[in-house]
Amino acid sequence: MDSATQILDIAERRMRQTGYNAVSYRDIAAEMGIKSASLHYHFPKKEDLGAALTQRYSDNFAGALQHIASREKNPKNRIKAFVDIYSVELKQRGLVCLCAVLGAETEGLPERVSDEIKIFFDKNIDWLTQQYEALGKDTPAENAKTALSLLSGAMIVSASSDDNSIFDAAVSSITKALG
Amino acid sequence: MDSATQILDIAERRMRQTGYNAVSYRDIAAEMGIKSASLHYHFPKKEDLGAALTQRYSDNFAGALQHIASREKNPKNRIKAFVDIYSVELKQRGLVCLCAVLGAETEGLPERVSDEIKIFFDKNIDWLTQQYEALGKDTPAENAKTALSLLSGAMIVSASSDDNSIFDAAVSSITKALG
DNA sequence: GTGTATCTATCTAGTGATAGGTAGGTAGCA
DNA sequence: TGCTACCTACCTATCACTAGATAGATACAC
Repeated sequence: MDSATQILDIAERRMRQTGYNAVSYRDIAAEMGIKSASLHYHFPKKEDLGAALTQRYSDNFAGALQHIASREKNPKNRIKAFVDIYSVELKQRGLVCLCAVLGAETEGLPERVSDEIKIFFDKNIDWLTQQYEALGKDTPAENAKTALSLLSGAMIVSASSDDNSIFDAAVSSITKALG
Repeated sequence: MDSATQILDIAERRMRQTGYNAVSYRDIAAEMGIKSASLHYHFPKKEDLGAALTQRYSDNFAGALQHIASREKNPKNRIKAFVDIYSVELKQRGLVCLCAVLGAETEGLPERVSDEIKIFFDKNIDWLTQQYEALGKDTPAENAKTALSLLSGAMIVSASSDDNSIFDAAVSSITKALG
């Protein structure tokens, strides 16, 4: 596999577990079996790595949303598919959303990274708002903001409590509200 | 003011903005106008500071919940008062819940700290469950888990997006669901 | 009261470990 | 030949943390 991709993969997994500052070039390099200096060839500064990481994450997510929209025309099912993304990440991979984790430490991050996080949240809210609008809800933007906040928070509380029933409750709440 | 208290206050504010690892003894000491070595007199290891911090936060919160319960008998108003705590913290102090922030980086924290966070979430869910039960909801525990997740997530998304309308949507959602 | 011992909270000065980051070299490949 | 992707070797800054000294307050014995 491409080294840059491998670096991003390892960094992503680690940051989603421990946050931005707890992840070091040395740790990533050790896991790859190369020297930490070599990482700087691919990502000169940690800020570059952070920005590339959040950008890739955000792009992948946007792609997934586009894919859902083209595959599924029913807004209810679209929202369910949205929720499913989060479910699979948490339950099968044990990982919290990257932007939810980094969002918690926003004020300590390089601006390029925190800017990407903002954009991620914004894109998700926009997409969800469209679905709730198509569903005929009278406050689609509020529904969208609530759903995104709920999923983000539920991942964090659920993961840190090591109790999936918390995340399940959140999913069930969103699903029920769809009618 | 007592030095230990002052240290905890500064550490709390900073950790709620940037997370555990981004806060250093040097930063705290500099803000106090003393040397970082002096902090170790009060909290020998950073882990001790983290544990004392989360414990104090959790105790204060438990006290506030007890106060609400003794002052207000209506479960609907109790839940509203619960939500108000979070509102005031975010809107007037610009701060996210300490345990929500630290919960995001749980796997990178000393065990004593992550254990305290678990307990915090657990206590809050218990308290909320009692209120939803008194309200006659048929899934009080799920309601409680959802409300806590939603508030935690909304604080993070709202703060990192610098957009209070996200938190407002969450509050409105909880309030509406009370009937 | 005075002298003495103890306690508190800080200091200076330093430790070893680790952080991100750099310079310059090199093996292999197009 | 030049580019890619790594290396060795190093730098400086910062990290948490420690040892030992000290000034000032407090408590107690005489």
